[in-house]
Amino acid sequence: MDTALDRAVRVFRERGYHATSIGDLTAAMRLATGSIYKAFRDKHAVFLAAFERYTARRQEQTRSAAARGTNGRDRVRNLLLSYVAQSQGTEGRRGCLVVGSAVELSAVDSVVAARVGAQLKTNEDFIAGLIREGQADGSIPGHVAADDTARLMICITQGLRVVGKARLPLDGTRLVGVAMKLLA
Amino acid sequence: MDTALDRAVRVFRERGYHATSIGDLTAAMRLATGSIYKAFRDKHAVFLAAFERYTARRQEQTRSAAARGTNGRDRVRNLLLSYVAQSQGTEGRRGCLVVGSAVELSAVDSVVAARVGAQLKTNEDFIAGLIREGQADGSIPGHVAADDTARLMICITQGLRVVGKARLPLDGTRLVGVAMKLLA
DNA sequence: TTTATTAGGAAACAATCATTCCCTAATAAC
DNA sequence: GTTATTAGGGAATGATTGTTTCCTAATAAA
Repeated sequence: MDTALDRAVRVFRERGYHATSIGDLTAAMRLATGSIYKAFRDKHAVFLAAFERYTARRQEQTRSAAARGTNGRDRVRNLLLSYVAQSQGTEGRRGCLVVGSAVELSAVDSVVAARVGAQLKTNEDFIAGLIREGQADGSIPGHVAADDTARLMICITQGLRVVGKARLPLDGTRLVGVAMKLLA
Repeated sequence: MDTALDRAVRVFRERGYHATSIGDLTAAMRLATGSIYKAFRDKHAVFLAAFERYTARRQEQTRSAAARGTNGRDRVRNLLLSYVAQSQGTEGRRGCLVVGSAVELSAVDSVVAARVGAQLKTNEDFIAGLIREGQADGSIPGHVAADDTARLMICITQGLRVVGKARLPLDGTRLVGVAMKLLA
């Protein structure tokens, strides 16, 4: 069932919520219509489960990318580099369920809106924490405004997903090189 | 007809493409079904016309915001401030048609994908031009990489629309204050 | 072995979708 | 004044949507 949900994640990422029909889901999840409705109340419940699975996995990836750094500054850099990599090529074209949900659903679906907002807040807090770590270990100047900088970096990461979905090429080294000025 | 198209823009911004039915369009545009299909070949054509109208108007607003600056640096600052303002509150919740199209359609609709890409490129070139102006008038250091910085700023502006649609509050002065470090 | 219980699949369902068709007024041409 | 031509409106149409129902096969319980 978890592998079926992974396949649902993929379809929702590529097509979004409304453009994904139950037929698309049966084909992708390799489950018949009745089986899907036996496992989930309706299409919306499938989406919510897929969303949760996606964010859990992404959070894992993001944190392990950050963990590869040796100090606060390096951890932020690695996090940003990981986001650029995720926003590019095949993976980038596949899209991000969080930005997809924010754009397509958060205006009309308060349940999804709440989860999107919570996810963004979690990521923002994580980045702010990394910045404070950097200030503690001396790799980031103390005058950097951690919260404001974290919020701007969230905008950068979400914007990367939009631009990546639009197929614009993204040079990780150069882009992140520029972005690191925010920690000066 | 132009005022009807403005109303179509509003609906598409709020609901996106797939979630907007012809019924929604007739209600919003105050035109009967037959009238819409007499003016446009199909729903897709209505969307394309709305997209074009939206980008034209937005481009106007962005350029006039930038024009209020007295040098390159100030023009970039005003452009960013204008983007934050557009991404906030009622207007922000309404959403951006470029971001919406990139996320919802560019993977499956090559016509829309091309227009989205062109629009992003136009905006990026405009910002890069402002940076070069600033370097010429001395308000921006010559060592700033104009193209890379412009691309990152595009990510910021698109990300602002995503975050604004998710209802996170955006403090323009503080956010842009941090972002201006990219021109240091 | 027999009986329950369950997972899964396919057809049937009503509702909604985009689209087409035809009708009515109103304006333009002659 | 009469006739074309056009803009606009609304009902009808076929396809597709999400959902429900029923059936089958397999496993677990007795």
